[in-house]
Formats: sequence, C-alpha cells, structure tokens
Amino acid sequence: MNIGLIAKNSGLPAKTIRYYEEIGLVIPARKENGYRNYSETDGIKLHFLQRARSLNFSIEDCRKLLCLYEDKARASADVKTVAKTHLQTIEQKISELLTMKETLTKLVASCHGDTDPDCTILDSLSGMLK
Amino acid sequence: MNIGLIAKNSGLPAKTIRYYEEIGLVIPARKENGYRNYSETDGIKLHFLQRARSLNFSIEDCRKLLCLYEDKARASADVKTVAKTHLQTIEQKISELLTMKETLTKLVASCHGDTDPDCTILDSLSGMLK
DNA sequence: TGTTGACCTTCCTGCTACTGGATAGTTTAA
DNA sequence: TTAAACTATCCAGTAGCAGGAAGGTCAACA
Repeated sequence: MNIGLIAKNSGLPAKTIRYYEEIGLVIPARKENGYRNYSETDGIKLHFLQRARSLNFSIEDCRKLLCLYEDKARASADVKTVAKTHLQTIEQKISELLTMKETLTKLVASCHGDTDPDCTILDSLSGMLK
Repeated sequence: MNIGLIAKNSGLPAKTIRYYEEIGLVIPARKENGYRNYSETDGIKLHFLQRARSLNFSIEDCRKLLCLYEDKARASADVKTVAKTHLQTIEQKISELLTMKETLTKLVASCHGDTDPDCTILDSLSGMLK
C-alpha cells in the first residue's frame, strides 16, 4: 500500500507517517521505485498510534505500548502501568487548567470591558491587586 | 538591578528573562561592564509576565497585554477580549482532557493488570474492540 | 596582591511532535 | 502526449524555553 492510502486508512497525515518512520516507530518495506510499501501489519500499527496519540500518549509512551503490543508474552500489568501513569498526568493537567479557569473567570467577570482604561485584569497581572 | 536579583524578585529564571529580552518583551539598560541593568519598571513588567504566563497566556498574548498595560489610553474592553478568548481556549482544553480522562479511566478499569498477556487496553488501541 | 567563587556575558544545541515548502522523480488517466 | 496526482528527500520553522560551553567581571578574604 502506498503512503496515501495508508494515510487515509490510519487517519494520520502522510507527513506524520514519514516522521514515524524517521523516529523508528513503523518502518515500511520499499518498492522498486523507492515508494514506501505498507503492509497490513503496518496499517494496524499506524492506526494503533493514531488512537494512542489521540489519547495524548507521548511518542515515547507510544513506543512502549507498541513494543508491548508486539510482545505476545507481555504482562498486562505493564500496559496498565503506562496507562495509569498517563491518566495521572492528564488529571494533573486538568486540575491545573481548572485552577487557571477559575482565576481567569473571576478576572473576566470583574472587568467592566468598556471604553474606560481602568482594568482589573491588568491591575491583577501587574500586582496592584492581591 | 542585576539579572540575578530581578530573577528572584520576578519569580522567573534568568534564562527566561534573557529570552524575553531576545524576543523584545522587556529590554533592560546596560551597565558599563555590559551587565543588564533592570529598572523598577522592568521588574514590574517581568512580574506581570510571570503572572500572565502562569495563567497560560501565550507569549503573543502577553505581548498584547503588556502593550495594553503600557497604553494608558486603552479600553478595558480590549483587555477583556484577550482574556475571554484565552478563557475559551482553556475551557476547550479542559473538555478535551476530560474526554480523554473518561476513555482512559474505562480502559484502565477494564484491564486486569496481571501477568497475563490479555490486555483490553492494547485490544482497544489496536482496534480489536469497539 | 592574588585567588577563589559567585556572578555575568554570548552563542549554540536540543527538546516535542510535527507542518510547510522547495525541488524533483513516477505513475496514471484522458 | 501531456497534465494531474502522487511520491521522494531535505531543510526550516513552530513554542518557550533549558542546558551547557567558553569566557569576562566583581567582591571578599588571606
């Protein structure tokens, strides 16, 4: 399969697929004309990557997960550990963003937002307020 | 004030402060020996940046906000617009992360996490499930 | 006075995960 | 035959810094 078709099937841009090859994630065979020739297995791996990345797993996490996927003697506990750690990271980010949201919401609510230069948002950022 | 002191006062690493100078955010005077010489005003601006960045405003947003801060004839509506847009971005991110969290939580819960190779997480990522 | 150590300087590289663009070769359909 | 559509490689840029090398400066202490 050419890269264009595999791109459509996996939901990843061709550029990204070439990048994944460059960093050693999925390395396809080549045709005589130099074109990449993706197998069914390659397609599954790329789709796997697309899903994992859409869950925000880092590339390095993806690499680990892909290794585990290919290792038929893996322990599911190893996979679960990667996923749990990532889940914690996400929860951490959510909580940080919620804190920011709260602060920003207050700031936005407190600012008149008219033609007047007085602005509680700027006052707060500059340290004039609390 | 030397960069070390201003770093301590503003809560920003010296590296970051030099970077902010490089991109034209806060440009200090120089002493005869070539050392950066930060004024009180510079210190306020850097602290301003530290707070804005901690709320995840992008550097370009910070640039706008700093301009508005210095423009004593600004309309507070302009500031509010920047903040509201940013707030929406944050809310968007939160909602994306919440979706991921939900999916991941289910996956983690469904995986036995033992020495067995059967793993619903990998099955799901590879497309075997759903 | 010499020296040590804590500062400061510039410059260059690297990080994440791609994306865009230039230039050129190949294949396919009209 | 020719033009469109696809493919290839390579180089540069994005955000927001951080790390490190190589070297200059300053204040204190013996």
